[in-house]
Amino acid sequence: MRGYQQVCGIAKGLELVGDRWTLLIVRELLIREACRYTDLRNGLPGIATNLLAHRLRDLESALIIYSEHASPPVAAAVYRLTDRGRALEPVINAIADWGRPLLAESDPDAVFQTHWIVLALRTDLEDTEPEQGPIRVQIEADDESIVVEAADGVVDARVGRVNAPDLTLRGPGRVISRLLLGNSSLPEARNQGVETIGDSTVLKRLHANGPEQRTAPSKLASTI
Amino acid sequence: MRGYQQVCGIAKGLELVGDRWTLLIVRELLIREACRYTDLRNGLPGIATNLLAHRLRDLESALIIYSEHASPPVAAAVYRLTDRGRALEPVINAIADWGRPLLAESDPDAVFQTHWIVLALRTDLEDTEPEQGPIRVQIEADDESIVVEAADGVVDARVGRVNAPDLTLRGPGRVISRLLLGNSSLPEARNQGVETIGDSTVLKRLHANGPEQRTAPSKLASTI
DNA sequence: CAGCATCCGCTTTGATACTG
DNA sequence: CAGTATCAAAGCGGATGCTG
Repeated sequence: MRGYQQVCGIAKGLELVGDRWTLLIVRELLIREACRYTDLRNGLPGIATNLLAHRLRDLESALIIYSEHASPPVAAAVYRLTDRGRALEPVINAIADWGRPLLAESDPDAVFQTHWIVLALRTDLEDTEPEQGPIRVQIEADDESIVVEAADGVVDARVGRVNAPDLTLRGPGRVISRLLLGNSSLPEARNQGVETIGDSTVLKRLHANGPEQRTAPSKLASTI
Repeated sequence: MRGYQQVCGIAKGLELVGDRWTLLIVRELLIREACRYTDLRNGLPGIATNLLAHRLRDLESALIIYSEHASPPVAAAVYRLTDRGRALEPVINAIADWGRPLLAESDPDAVFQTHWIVLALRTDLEDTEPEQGPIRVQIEADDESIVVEAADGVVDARVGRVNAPDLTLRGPGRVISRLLLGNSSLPEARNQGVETIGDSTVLKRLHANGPEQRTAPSKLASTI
C-alpha cells in the first residue's frame, strides 16, 4: 500500500495491514496456524493468485509472517505468523466483533466455510460449569471438521478431529454456527439438518457471549 | 470497496471500513467528535478531495457517520459518528496499539499533527494517585492545543483549552507526545524545547501503559 | 500439482482545476 | 467553505502460461 506519510500509529499500522485481502490472510493463519499456499487460496475464495503471492511477499518483508520451505521429502512451503503477526489477533477480533452483526444481511452468492467460525468460537464461548470436568465437541460439517474443547474454564476451538468426543454435531456448518453462537436453539438446529451424536447436554455448558447476529434484517438501526 | 462474498464477520466488516483512508476518517471523528469537511481535510493530509467526499458518502450510507447541515445562519455541514461508528473505537485502538511501535522508524517527510496523540493519551494514561484530586494539563503545541484531564481515576484527553490548568506544556508536539507516553523524561523534553508552566509534579501521577515506542531502529526483531 | 509471473481490461486512487 | 469534474496512474481480478 502506498503510505500515508503521517506520524500516527493507526496510519502506520494500516500501511502494513490495510491492503485489500491482507487481514483475511492473517485470519486464515490465526485459524490454521500453518498454511500452504493452496490452503490459503482455498480459504480466500475470490483472491487472484498473483495477488496472494504479492501479499505474502509484503507480509513476509513486514515480518508479520514467515515461510518454511519444508524438509526435502515434501515440496510444500508453509506459511506461519510471527509473534508480531499473532499480535494482530486483537485487531482481527475487534473487527470481527464489529462486523458480526452484518452477517444478518445474507448475500445470496456469498461463500461460507466452516473454519471461519473458529475465531468467533474462541472469543465468544464460555464454559459455565468448568468444575464438571473437560468437554470435547466434534463438529463435522459438510466441508470441514472442527473441535471445540473446554478445560479449566478455557474454551478453545481449532480445525481438526479428536477421538471419542463427548458430543458430535453433524450437519450444515452455518446451522451449527448459529447453534453454538447462541442464535439458534437445538430443536431449531435439528430441524435444519443437524444431527447430534453423544451427550447433547454439554451444549448447555457452552454459553455464547458474542454480539447478536440478528436474523431479521434489522439494518442496525442507528440510534445516532 | 468491492465485496469479498464471504459469510464472515471480518470480511463483512472490512467491506465497510477496509477501504483506504476510511478508518483514518473515523480516527478524526473519534478525536474531534464533530468535524467540518475542511477539518477532515486538514486532519488527513494527502487525501484527495474527491476521495474524501466519496468516503463520506459511503460512510453515511453505511450508517457509520451522519451529517448535520447546520442551522441556516452558518453554512457549515458537520459530520459526526453514529453509535455504530463509535463502536469502531476498539478497532481503532487495537490497530493503534499494534502500529505504535512502528513510529520508531521515522519517515523524514511524514507529517505530524498534535491532535493525533489524543487517542493514545485516552487509552494509555493512568492516574496513579486519583485520591489527590483532579488534575488538568494543558498542552500548547505549535499547531494545536490539547487538554488532559484526570478525575476519579479516569483520564480523558481532547482537543481544546481549559482555564487555569495545573500544568501547561508548551513546545513541539512530538516531544510532548514522547514525554506523556513514557518514551522520554522531563529533562530530555526540556532539552528538546518543552517549557513547563505550573506544577510539573502532576506529570508523575500520569503513568503511560502503552507499548514502547522504541527510539532505536529495533526493526521489531521477530522472535517467530 | 504447487507456486508463482505475465498480460489485459476494469476499477480505484491521486492531482489538479473548477463551481455554487 | 464544501464540494464536483476531469484525467492520468496505480491497483485489482481473471485468465493463462511457465517451472520445479
